[in-house]
Amino acid sequence: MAAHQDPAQRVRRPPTILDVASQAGVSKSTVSNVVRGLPGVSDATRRRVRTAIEQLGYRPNVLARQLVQQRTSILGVVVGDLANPFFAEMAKSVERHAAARGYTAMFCNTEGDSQSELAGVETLLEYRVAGIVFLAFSGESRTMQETLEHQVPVVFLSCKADWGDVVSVDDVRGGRLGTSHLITAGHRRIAYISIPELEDQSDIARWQGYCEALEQARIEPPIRISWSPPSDHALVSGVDRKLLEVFTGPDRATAAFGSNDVAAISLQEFADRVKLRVPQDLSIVGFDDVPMAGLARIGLTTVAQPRDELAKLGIATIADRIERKLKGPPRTTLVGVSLVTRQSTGPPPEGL
Amino acid sequence: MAAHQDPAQRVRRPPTILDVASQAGVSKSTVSNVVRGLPGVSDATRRRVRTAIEQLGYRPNVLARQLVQQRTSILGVVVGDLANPFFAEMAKSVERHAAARGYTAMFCNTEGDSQSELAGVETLLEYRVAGIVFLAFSGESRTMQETLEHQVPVVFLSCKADWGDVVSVDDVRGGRLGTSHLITAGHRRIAYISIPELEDQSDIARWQGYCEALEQARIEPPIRISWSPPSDHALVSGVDRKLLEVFTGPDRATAAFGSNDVAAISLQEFADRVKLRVPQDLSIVGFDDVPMAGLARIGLTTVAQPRDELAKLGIATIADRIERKLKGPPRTTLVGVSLVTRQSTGPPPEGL
DNA sequence: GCAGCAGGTTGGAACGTTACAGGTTTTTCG
DNA sequence: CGAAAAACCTGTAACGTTCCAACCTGCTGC
Repeated sequence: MAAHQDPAQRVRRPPTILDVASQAGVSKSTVSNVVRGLPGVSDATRRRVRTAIEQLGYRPNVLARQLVQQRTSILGVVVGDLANPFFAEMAKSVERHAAARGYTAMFCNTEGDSQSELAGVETLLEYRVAGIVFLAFSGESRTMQETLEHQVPVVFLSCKADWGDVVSVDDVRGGRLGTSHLITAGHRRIAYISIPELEDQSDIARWQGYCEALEQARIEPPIRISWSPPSDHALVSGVDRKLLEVFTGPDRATAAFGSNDVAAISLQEFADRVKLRVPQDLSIVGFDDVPMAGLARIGLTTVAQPRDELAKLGIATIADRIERKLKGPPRTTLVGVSLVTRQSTGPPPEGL
Repeated sequence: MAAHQDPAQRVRRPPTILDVASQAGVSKSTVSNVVRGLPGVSDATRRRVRTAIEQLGYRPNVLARQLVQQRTSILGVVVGDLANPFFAEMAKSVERHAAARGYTAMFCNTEGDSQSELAGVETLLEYRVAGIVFLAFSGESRTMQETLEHQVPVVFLSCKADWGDVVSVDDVRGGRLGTSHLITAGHRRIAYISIPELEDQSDIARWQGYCEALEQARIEPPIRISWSPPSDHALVSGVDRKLLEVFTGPDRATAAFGSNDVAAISLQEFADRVKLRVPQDLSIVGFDDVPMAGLARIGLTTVAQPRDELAKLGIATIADRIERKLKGPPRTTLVGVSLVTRQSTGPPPEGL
């Protein structure tokens, strides 16, 4: 009985171009020409081949194709943390724009660990990817540069390195923008907070912008906090001494600039748990403008990155490199940032 | 001068196994054996080959390898929407577990569109992926089944189809669990709300669980809302007539069960905008327990899926299929759900 | 009637690997 | 010491494509 055949098991080998050729009574070259839509095939033959393809359910083997062509259409994408909404959004955009240009994206999650970043890149290179898009870069610059330079085009998208093409927002400007907003509101003690796993060149640039803004306003000294928020929000270890001191101790900071929205939202969460009111007791500015930041309940003031534009430009850049349309030394493309004002910022408490 | 060389441009062809062979003075077979760590190579030779590899920076070409081996170690992953935190988390877990078993994940974002789902799968098949993991499945079951069956192992992870292996939570049970929680709290008018783009078999099962719970409590009739929340949270079109009517009209619903957390949180956002208090005026239960749900400001009561466990099981299942360790007809693995109670649920308003 | 040509078609050589059936050594052992 | 066994190494044939030079056919035009 048919029921005994266990159809889910049988895995038959896919037909090759040769199968199609013999079925259609032509040579493999002709089939290849038809598949690739090249001219120089009579309509009659073309039709014959097409039906043969249809009948057999032939699907070209990209691996074989790319082996002989000496180039793949795979784009490696190195992403810091897919679970971080900013990266998730970027990954999605990148995938879409890559697909639109005929590339297939291959993602590599690194957890901000330069070890697995290197391992991921190694894997991508074994697949002979056409190019690599970094959505996050730990900054192990020398090692990475050595393994990548001359190998494959690279673009740093919304992150930075001192080599390779860069497409990102002006982080320094963004840092200044967010910080000035707080200064203008009257804050004098403003902390800068970042997540160790995500501390990279971008972070440094934002920090620099922050420092510049402070300096311009003659505020000293900058306050830098490196904080790993507990992964399980539900369990913010109520008493995070360092944070408590900065935000409730004597001479406390009345505002914080988060190097990204996740940091900012985590801080907000911390504030909520220790009953610091935002923005009455503590103003918070983030960076990225992840979708969540716009929820009424979060209402995070933040420096927005035009994600889709970045992704589009990034893919365009690397595609042009791959296709040799873009030559010459590494290029840096900066796109504008904008401040989105929401409810997490306000004037400092009276007398501070 | 060196500065004129434009180093970013020169792309030299990577060395092949033959280059290594001649450099080390052995045959390519031996190099291959060394690379793959096979026995039967003397220590001296092994060392010689190793240094040659080192010197040349040789990296095996996976494409060529997989061409001759007739199988790849690429795992296709079809995901509904990378920007949805649930999928993002799952994608991350899947990638990790796949990597741990030696597979490389290739993602395909579908936007819940069965058209691009099919296109994505087509691409994956052209790459001769070893298997396909569906993290979302539109339900175009017949077409997909025809193109996939016999071709490649498939697992539906946290989603459903009537063929292929399934690893998911017991959605019906989850639906009942969430709904009962509301019934127990005293609610009698409970709406079920889902997002059209994500309506699949899982959604149907959850709906079924919801209906069962109502029936058991002798509550009639079920209320189903299909709602596309505006993508830009900031602009919830204040007057979404359908929602307004259901939740503020005569005989209004006092509670809602969201078929997933994104739906639930969007509804909460809607409630916030129209000044419905949660949970005093409206109780909300979600499904998934995305990280965001645990934020103090969101505090969403929700049916939790053990994401990492699901991913692990899913990858195990498909890996066993691929490696022929698992034979026989499609298997369904269900894992438990649990209710996480937070602040979005409470008793209904007096008199309702 | 035949050179020239264009359109259509083809076979073989790559691409970089692995699999495997041999071939050499070297070692073991009676 | 010689033969069998073990250990090591190699050459060749795949894998499924694309690329390209060569090969057919008719047909055109003189």
